[in-house]
Amino acid sequence: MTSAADASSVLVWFRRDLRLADNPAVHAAAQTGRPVVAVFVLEDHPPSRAPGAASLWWLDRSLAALGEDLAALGSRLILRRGDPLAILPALARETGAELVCWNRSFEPLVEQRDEELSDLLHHHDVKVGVGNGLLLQAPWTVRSGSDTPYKVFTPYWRMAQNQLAAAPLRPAPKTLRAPKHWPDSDRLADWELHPRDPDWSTGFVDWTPGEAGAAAQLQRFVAQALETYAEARDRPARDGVSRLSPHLAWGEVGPRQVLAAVRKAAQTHPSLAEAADKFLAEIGWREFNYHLLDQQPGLATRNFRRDLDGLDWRRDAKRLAAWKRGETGYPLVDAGMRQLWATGWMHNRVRMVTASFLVKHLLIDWREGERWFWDCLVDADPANNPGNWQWSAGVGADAQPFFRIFNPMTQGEKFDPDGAYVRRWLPVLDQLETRYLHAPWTAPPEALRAAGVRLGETYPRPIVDHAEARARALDALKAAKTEAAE
DNA sequence: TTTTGAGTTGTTCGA
DNA sequence: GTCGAACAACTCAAA
Repeated sequence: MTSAADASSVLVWFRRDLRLADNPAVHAAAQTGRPVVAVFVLEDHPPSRAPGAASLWWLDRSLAALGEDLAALGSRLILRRGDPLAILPALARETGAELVCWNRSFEPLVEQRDEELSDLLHHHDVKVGVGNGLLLQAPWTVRSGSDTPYKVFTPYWRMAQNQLAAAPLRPAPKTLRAPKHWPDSDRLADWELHPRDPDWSTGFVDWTPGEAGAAAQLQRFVAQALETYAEARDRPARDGVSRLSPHLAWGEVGPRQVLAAVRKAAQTHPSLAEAADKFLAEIGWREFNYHLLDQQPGLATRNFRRDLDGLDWRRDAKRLAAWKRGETGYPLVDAGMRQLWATGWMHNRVRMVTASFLVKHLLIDWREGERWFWDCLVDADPANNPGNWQWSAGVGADAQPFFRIFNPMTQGEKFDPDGAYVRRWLPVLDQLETRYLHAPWTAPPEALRAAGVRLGETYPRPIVDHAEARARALDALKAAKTEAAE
């Protein structure tokens, strides 16, 4: 026997929140006790920016995983392609849904569109339930004493942590009621998110996209790597970081879950407290970058510090291409760029070095680098990617002192002392003595010969001289500041 | 309103 | 090889 109310269902619109546990939208929908229809919309013309190619590779796997997880609950993931403003109202009508749930994106342009969608649904007498599964706190709820948004990380994070309410995690639903009739769904394979001709993703191997993979990664990190995180996190050859970034970027795990797991470990083992704080500060930077994006919707295209708009960037297609391909002649830079290309990810320490090199050594506009990372990273995040690039370029909020220019040789010797990272991504240098590894052009001819390295043939000579490039960058920054002051 | 202390991740140079 | 200071000045946030 079915009542009239039973006929109506609830839509859950998945976006960058591809998980069932601690997902406010899923939880709210399941709580109604009504049939749930889960949908993901591949947007042809998103209001902000479309995911890059590597992110789409991840999305492909993650959607497959979510589909399986839903199937295990007797449910399905409906796939549609097009404009959510058209698709969701139509789907609501088709399924008799009186409620549509989703989680906020916190991208200003997406928020605008979502409000339009809200209005549209209300107009059709469909209710809307909007939750926050993306961040610990909505960006605008963290305010300074003078009721302004923060521009400096440390006071921001102090305040954010202070006012953070402890709310229990929402468990994943154990079952989901199925509707009488399932709406049509695209086939995931037809979206062709996986690259072919050529398939450049063959090196994307160390990943398990999906909620289960994210949970396993979190558990592994907390149990095994947190203890040594403070030191090991700067060593790109080691497995010392969480590698949670793509899981977070697609919402396969949420920051509240990460926070809970890390805090629990630190409570059980007080010796982990310091490492826990250090790691959670990275979660804090993610929050802070959304806080910045909220202040500056054009974070990916406009300098946060407008006084540096006069920076005299070089248009240098040749050197930009060399940077992208990992052919700058500086091994740590090249190793990083090749790791990025091969695996869709780069260690954070090396991200800083490669970003600094593009911006400072080559004086190429940070937006070029930001776009390349956006396309190549499986963890490309609408707030983190531009926020971190602006920080590296020294044009962001809370900018580093402008004289802080990374020396790729020194960074290599410090953080890849045995050269394991460089050897792994630049096999051509594998046999070179460690003392020359981070600056092959300083190696005597016989050392190069013994290692089978021919500079300019098997491995490039440096495309710029470090000392000259450094001086040029300092001059350019000084000039921009002088210009701004006038 | 004014003052004060501080600001993710570094490099270079000279003693 | 190691160590400390200089590198600039400014803006932010809180008292």
